[in-house]
Amino acid sequence: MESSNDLEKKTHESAEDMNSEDQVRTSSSDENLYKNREGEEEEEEEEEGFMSVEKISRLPVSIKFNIPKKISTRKRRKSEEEDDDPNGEEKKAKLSFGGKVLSSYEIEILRKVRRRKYLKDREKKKVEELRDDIEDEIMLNHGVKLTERELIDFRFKKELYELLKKTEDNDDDVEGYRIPDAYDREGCIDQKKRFAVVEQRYSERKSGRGVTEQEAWEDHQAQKARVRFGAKDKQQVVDGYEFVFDDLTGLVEESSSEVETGRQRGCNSKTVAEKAREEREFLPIHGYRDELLKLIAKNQVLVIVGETGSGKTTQIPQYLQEAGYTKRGKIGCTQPRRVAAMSVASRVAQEVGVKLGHEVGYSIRFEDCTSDKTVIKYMTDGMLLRELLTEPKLDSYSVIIIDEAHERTLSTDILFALVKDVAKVRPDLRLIISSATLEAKKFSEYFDSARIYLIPGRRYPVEKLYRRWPDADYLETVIRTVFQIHQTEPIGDVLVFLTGQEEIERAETNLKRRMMDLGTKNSEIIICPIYSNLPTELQAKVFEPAPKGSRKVVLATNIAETSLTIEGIRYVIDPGYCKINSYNPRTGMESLLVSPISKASAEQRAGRSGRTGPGKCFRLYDVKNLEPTTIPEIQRANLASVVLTLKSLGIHDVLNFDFMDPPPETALLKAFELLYALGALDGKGEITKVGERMVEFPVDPMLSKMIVGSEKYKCSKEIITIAAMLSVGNSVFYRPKNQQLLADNARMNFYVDTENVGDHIALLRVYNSWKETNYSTQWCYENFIQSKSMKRARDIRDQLLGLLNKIGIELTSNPNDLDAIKKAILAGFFPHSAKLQKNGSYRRVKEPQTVYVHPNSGLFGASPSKWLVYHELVLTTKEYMRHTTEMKPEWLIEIAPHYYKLKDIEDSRPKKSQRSSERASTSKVDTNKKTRTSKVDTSKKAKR
DNA sequence: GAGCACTGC
Repeated sequence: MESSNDLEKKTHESAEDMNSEDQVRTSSSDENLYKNREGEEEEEEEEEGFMSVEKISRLPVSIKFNIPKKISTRKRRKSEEEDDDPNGEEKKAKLSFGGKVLSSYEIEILRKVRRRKYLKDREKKKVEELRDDIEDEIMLNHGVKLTERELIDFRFKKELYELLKKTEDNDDDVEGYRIPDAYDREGCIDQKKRFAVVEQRYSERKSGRGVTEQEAWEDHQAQKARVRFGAKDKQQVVDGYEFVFDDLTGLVEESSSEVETGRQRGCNSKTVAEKAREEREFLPIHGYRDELLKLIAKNQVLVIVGETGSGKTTQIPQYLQEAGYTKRGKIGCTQPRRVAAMSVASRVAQEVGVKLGHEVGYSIRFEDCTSDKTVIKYMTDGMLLRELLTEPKLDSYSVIIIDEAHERTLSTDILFALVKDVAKVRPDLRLIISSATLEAKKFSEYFDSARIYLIPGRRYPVEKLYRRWPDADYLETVIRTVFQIHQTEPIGDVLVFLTGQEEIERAETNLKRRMMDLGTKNSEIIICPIYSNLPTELQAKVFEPAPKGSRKVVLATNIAETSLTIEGIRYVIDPGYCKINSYNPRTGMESLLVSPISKASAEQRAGRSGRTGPGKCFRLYDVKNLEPTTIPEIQRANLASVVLTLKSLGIHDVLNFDFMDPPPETALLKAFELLYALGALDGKGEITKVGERMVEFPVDPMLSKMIVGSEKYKCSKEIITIAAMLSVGNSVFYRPKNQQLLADNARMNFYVDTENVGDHIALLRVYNSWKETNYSTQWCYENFIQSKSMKRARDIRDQLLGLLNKIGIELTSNPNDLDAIKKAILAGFFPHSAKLQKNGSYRRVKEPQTVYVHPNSGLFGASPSKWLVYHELVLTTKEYMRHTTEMKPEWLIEIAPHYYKLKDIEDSRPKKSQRSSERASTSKVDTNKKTRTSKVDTSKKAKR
């Protein structure tokens, strides 16, 4: 704590600061400041009145944010000038109305009126959207037999629409909407007013009723029921149709034009299509078209460095199509993310002027939107990899474009080597690798010195400021920086990169507390957290533009780095960390570690501020200390499924496979060992019949072995459900902070009735109960289950079901024989066995390693079972087994006699005679070696 | 008594 003396001194200093503007400005001699790389721009920075974080942090809170008085008034004026209100109407309204200058109270009223209008309009839009959806479905599903579920969905939509239509006449009720009393009363406006906007969006909706958590939940679930297209949170009026794109969509770097991607809606989109076609000519890539085509004709492999906003992803396939490449075969373009594949395809379909799924289509898991006519096909990289399994030479393609190659996903890395190989046997095939600047040279070298071609992008300059020394508590620095930006920088939203949910929540509380402390002297800050596990309806808030006069502060995980784009960001605060998952092949354990980001990531994050105008990036680190690129996934992943895939493609020498960055040998060997143990590979390392069946399932090899193994135990129906549930990970149970006890009770309900229900069986029960309620979201809500995850599990299960059929495994059900189900689980997971030790911890049977039951498991704290099978190991604060089920040791011998020998399990129930002989023999052995091994040895002797 | 970033088939 600071002494009052110190405080006084600092206050004094700060008073001086206030008087001398030079002091307030950035002082270039202070080395703890954010620094600008380019010295000359520091001048400009001073103009902006940028003040050092240090300086602000030294000041007592009450004064801290009052200091830049001159600046703040100047800034405020400046920011008003910069308001992007085209007609200046808002400004006029703020200052005068009918010649009368408005008070802040009157402005507040005006704001409310506008809000009402907005809500009313929004409802109208949503209803129209629903109508469009129904029309689309009628058109798309014409003559198609719908499944029962689809039919129910469709009827629900139709009913909803008719209901809404009916009430539309009485819509004037909207006028009855009111702001919660607490915020409306005079006298307490000051404090409340600041949160009014925030509260409104949280708690009110069209009808003016408060939205209960339940309603929000249901709304969220209903939203998820349909896929929507579009790139950004923008809307557009076309022929009386209003399209609202507010889904959580992926970034379409290339759609830098004003027209946003949209689903084609019959003939009404003609103008959109025409406009879209015109826009093409304004993209930076347009001028390079002919040169690019010439190069592609001449070079089989081309590395393209297309900067953000160049238009490469949407344009190159069209150029190729125009040049006649599609006569020989399709043009395939891979994307690392589903939404990207979908939205780019939709955009291109619009530009070409065809219906999505006809000449232009996309293919992603669970959704194939292509037809025989499709010549331009966007897809996820994993999808192309799957296609390679059935079409090893990619005969139906004339060009393959691997987009965003620098992201180095597991699939792209494998694709590199495979397409490189295919290109050798197919001279007519063209390969285009699109990458970021940093890795272009590496790609070129890998593809035998392929030509590199640069297409400039279109984006705004980003000013990068940095701190020379990292902070011990960067969260505190982040918060100070947020307020510093808020105080001294012109209008524009702030994006903060944090590592995870917990950190985001902490930052949110701290920011709010600090805001309270500061009182009303600043305009409002709206805090929007975003991370992938956040329910969708809460995620949507991030895309709503901040009301005039306020500033949005987005607290995001890495999700905002590539997966989604938020409009209006002008400032990025980047502490320089993220969580990276790594797999230790030696222990078979996964761990999520907070690590420094790479230079490439740092650039990507900084670029997030320069999408709609010049931006600023505040780095809490020095970029020169970073590694150039992130370690590619292939070097830190469990490779079992990679090896199996390669083997099934007929690649014998996986160890010397032409990886761009070879994975560690131990990881490959571990994968081999496992696959051999599972029976997927034989002694020579060749793929077996079992392996061939396993590779059909798009799941981890242990899971696919479990499925294949279920045939024997007549419980394939139960097993695919368990496999699907395990595949969605640990996001099935939902545990809100304020209802943890209730949530835990709800979860434990799935463990009762029978003894020793493990986590696997519990997951099965969850799914079946959900199914019994006809996939009710209400039921999910009541039982603290995430319906998002359940729907995903249903999709995966449906897919597995289809594959079961394909490889000829009969669908059999054996719901009451838990032993059979457990045995089937063991058929895939027998290497994951653990035995209870005296101190309550567990020990892996085949590896000398102590592990624990995960606290989220239903077995945690229960009377311990002697033998467990677990799904995976994670290293957090301890070595935990996640998803565990009790089993019998003799099953290990029964199911995997090649893997377990009697001695592995024998000391499970030491008999009297054994114990005595043990004692006898151990006494003979060196006393230092009184280990388990000696025990095991002796017990074996005893058996003999 | 923990705590999961983000993708993908």
